[in-house]
Amino acid sequence: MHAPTLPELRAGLEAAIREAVRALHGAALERVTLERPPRTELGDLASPVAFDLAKPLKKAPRSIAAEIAGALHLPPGVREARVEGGGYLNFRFARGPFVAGLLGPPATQAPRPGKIVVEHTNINPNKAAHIGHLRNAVLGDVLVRALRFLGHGVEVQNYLDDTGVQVADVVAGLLHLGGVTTLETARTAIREAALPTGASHPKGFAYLCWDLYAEIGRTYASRPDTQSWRAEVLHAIEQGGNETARIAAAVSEAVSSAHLATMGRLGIAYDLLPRESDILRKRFWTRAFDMLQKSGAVIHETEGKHAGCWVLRLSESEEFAGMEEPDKILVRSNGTVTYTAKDIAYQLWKFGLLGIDFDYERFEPDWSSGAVEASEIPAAVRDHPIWRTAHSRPSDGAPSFGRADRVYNVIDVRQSYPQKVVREGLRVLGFRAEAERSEHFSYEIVALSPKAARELALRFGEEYRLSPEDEKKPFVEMSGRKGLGVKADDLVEILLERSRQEVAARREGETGAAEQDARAIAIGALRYFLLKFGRNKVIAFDFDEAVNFEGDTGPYLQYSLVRVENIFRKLEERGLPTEPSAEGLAEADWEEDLWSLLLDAASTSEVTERAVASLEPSTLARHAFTLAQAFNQFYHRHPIASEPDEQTRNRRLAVARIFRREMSRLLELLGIPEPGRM
RNA sequence: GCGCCCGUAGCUCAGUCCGGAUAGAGCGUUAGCCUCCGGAGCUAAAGGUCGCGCGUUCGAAUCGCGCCGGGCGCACCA
Repeated sequence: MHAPTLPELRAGLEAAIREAVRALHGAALERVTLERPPRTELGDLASPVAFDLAKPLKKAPRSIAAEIAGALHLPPGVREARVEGGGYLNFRFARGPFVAGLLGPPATQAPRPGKIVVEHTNINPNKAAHIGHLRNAVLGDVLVRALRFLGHGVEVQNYLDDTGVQVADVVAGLLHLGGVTTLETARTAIREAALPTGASHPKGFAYLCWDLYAEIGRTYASRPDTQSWRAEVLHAIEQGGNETARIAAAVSEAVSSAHLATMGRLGIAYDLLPRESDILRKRFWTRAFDMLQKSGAVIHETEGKHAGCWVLRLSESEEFAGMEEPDKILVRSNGTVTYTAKDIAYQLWKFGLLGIDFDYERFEPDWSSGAVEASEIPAAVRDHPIWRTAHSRPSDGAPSFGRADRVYNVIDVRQSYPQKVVREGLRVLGFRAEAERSEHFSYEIVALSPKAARELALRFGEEYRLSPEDEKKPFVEMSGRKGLGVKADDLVEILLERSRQEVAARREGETGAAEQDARAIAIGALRYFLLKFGRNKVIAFDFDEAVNFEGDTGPYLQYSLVRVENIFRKLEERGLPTEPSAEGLAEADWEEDLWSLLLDAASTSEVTERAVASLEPSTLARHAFTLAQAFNQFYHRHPIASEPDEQTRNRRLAVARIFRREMSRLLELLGIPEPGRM
């Protein structure tokens, strides 16, 4: 007999309650709430439905609940319905069959139709990544993992703005401040992470660019005449076919390669790197512009402050109502195209609505960036093929990219307005369904706590000291332009040092496995730290908090899994069974705490579903923590290997087995690696 | 000015979508627990006008309105 899963039990109860209410009162319920009661003694699922009916029926909730309970046909797997409290309907499951179901193979998620594109990371390829970029990438990565878990086909895109102002500024810095003159000297600078003028950085070229970017910013500020450098470089990049453009291409390739290594060490992989330069080359905007002009939504202003510009009319749209200046300029009066305009073209392409496509080529990043060793990249990432849009000579065998049915753009909350404009761009073209399925996955920024900012000043010197106004703020925004921020690989390094110490303190002699485990712990701590906060919460970054390995942290989750493995090892050593026997389990009398743990363990797919629906990966992180907590309590209260009673041991063994599988799946969803030992 | 987000224990946060049983966790503090599957753990204590007010409701941290405090957005920047 098929043992019902938690979602099936839920659905069965909902239907049964509806049916009972219809039979009794002829009323159709709008919705049936089913929730976990505050204590397991009260039951496994509860419904306050009688409270909703009290008013229209003019009866006491308790008597309504009693009537419903009497009329209910309990679905398979539910043992009893009881009225408790002021009128709750509390349901208890048949525990034996439920556990038997959990011990069987996990319910596989049927593949779901349609293709989902998730765009995340999108770091300007002009300097090392900071912890704000990490939040983006980790949130996006967990969304991808969750979608795949639920059976969706997902394509991960990481957009590279390789022709923008930020790259231009670093190139200007290389040329005017760094002594770089030719592509050859630029290549040397990239390889050696050292400039002809002498500046160098032990952690590689991206780090060197971080400093150079801050320096060019200071130069622009102190000598305004130098600002022409930027325009010159931008112009040269746009023209193409010159040394400056080739240097810019080499810079963005080297830096984005470093970013891939940084994300790679966190277990984050990408399918496609679309490049801005190819959007220009392929004239995506010209095509989109055509479509927009024909639709009549984009018009040429001949007077007013926008005279000479092409603007997207938003004044009629509800979403933009009340804005002083609701129209969005897409083409400037000098004929250049805004970023948002290009983004509309790109979004159209993602849905396969543009009618033209990129060319593609394989890209092999250099996994050792100076801050990252190639050996740190997990095999799953290193073996994952990366494609990028090609300038020329496309490779064979490229898969079909784009043509999505749904698109998630992972980008911070400050981009809400331009993201709305992009969506509106699709809508005015008549692509209403696609506009609906263009989702902005927004999240709050990572800022620095005043304390963290002070620590940075201590480490990197006076130029990082906060201004008096900033000192008064609750947190300070990171600024690439000012060079103020915690670099991603620096934080990983700090975490690694800490986890190596902890690992070393717990074992002697070993080297290889210990380093592997230390890495797993550092990455687990980092990913969990970035995931545990709700996405609308500003993370005011604090070093002590991020480096903590105790309590509500990644290592706590990892430790619970290592512990359960230890149990199985110990059982094997003692020649005891490591598989629970089905015999006796069905009739077993399950202690409340064991049972409660099993209910938690059974809810992985429900929680994942909710995390995706609400775009809130923190619910997954929290659920994993709750489960680990329940297990750690179980571990202390209910020893297995030393338990003499066979039935009791068997019952606990079943719990351990189920926990191991579900926790392992949760860590996979969160991208948190499993250490061998801790 | 308009719009969005945040305000819950000393600190950092869950819980708010969809009102429901005694508002939870981690850190920190205090007091305990290793002849036991390794203590990155467990047990317990102390700690709360859920920013404020009004309203809706049998019932409000949760919904509505109005305030207060903080952050962000509203470019011919990206």
